Amino acid sequence: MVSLCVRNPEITREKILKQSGHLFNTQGYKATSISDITKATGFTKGAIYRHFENKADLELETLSHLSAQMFSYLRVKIKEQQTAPEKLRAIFHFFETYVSKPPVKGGCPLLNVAIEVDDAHPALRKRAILMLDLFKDAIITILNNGVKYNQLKADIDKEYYATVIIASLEGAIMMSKLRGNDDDIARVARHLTQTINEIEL
Amino acid sequence: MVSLCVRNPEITREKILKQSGHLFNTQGYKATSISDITKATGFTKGAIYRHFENKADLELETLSHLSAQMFSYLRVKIKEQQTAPEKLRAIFHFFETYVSKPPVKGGCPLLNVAIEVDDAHPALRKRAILMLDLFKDAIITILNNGVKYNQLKADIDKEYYATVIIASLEGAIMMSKLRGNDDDIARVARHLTQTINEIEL
DNA sequence: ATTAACTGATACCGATTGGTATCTAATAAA
DNA sequence: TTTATTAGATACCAATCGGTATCAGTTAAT
Repeated sequence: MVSLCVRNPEITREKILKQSGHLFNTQGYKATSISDITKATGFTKGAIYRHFENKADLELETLSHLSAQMFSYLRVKIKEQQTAPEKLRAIFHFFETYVSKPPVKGGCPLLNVAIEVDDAHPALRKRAILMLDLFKDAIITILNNGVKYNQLKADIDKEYYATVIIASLEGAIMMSKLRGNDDDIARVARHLTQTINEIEL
Repeated sequence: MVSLCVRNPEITREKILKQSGHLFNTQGYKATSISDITKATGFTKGAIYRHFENKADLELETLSHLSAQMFSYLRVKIKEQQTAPEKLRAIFHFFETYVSKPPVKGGCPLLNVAIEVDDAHPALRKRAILMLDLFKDAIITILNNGVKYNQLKADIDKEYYATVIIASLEGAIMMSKLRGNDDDIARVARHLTQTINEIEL
């Protein structure tokens, strides 16, 4: 039975993940202490270490949480459009206001974790690669369907375009976030739109 | 007079900057402790704090050192070529083996510092923006000369191309570094070459 | 109502953090 | 050679780190 009481372990866990997501994505994983999370959530260490084995485990779970959140937002924008070129342009548009109106604070979780992890964090790195694969596969699926339904040229290198799209967007997020405005990402979105127009039928 | 003795403050300072550069660029600025630097250099805290006011000062000086190093490498590759399109393609080629044969370990110092800094590090952020400006200006200068000497189309938006180039390369570095090979950056270099070919005269 | 399980708070641990005061020894200037 | 200055080592500081043992209070099952 669903309880109405104050004490709800699922809500507690969700609260911790939400605040950890914010802190990890803005300050960094290693730079965020458990104490930071206790301050943000109002919970104590005892509560946090009951729901998560250790900090590394919390980092992993938080990244998955952030990833699910991002792709949930993106999936909506993609499904709103009918054709492959429109779906791709919707993705570019989604990122166009990423800095001024960020879906999650602190920039792109994929970019942030990819820069922070090194060989000392194999588990977190593995999950970051999984997140990149997920993004890439989503774009390749759109491209495949575009070819299938005669919306895109048939002889295109899908992996090539997926890589160029992701790299441009992520690099642009870095630049725009550093400068504090959407200008750079707008230019890149314009370029990607142009690139897709060239293979549109 | 130049001394031959063991004790040389300039060499000491240079050693500290070199090792700090390596550590900051691989582990991150905040994640690298002064003790890490003492272990890497063989010097003690006393020595480090004699040459640098505090950790924030060391971070600033180290970023400048890394920046100078990067642009020094890049400048050589640019000056080797005669025309603007060739110079640009030399830049792409320089980044093509960035992950397998990195000029500085830990990836791109600009990308790394841009992701790590937030509003809590205004000084370091300012210097990161300066580094981005330097990179962008270098590309714009090449584009301007290309137009001037009739190597590139006259009506091109230079800021647009500079932004697209930097964003693509930096995003590609992120991807390639995450996966541990040069594949992604090679695809992006191919795309940028194609993009430049289209405006070449 | 009693019991058992679980949630989350408290208080603590050793290790490490950035930073400093002090001291010795090496150097340059006289 | 004497003196003054500086480079770098040593030893320490309070604060914070991730993590844990323990315990009180809440909950659900009996």
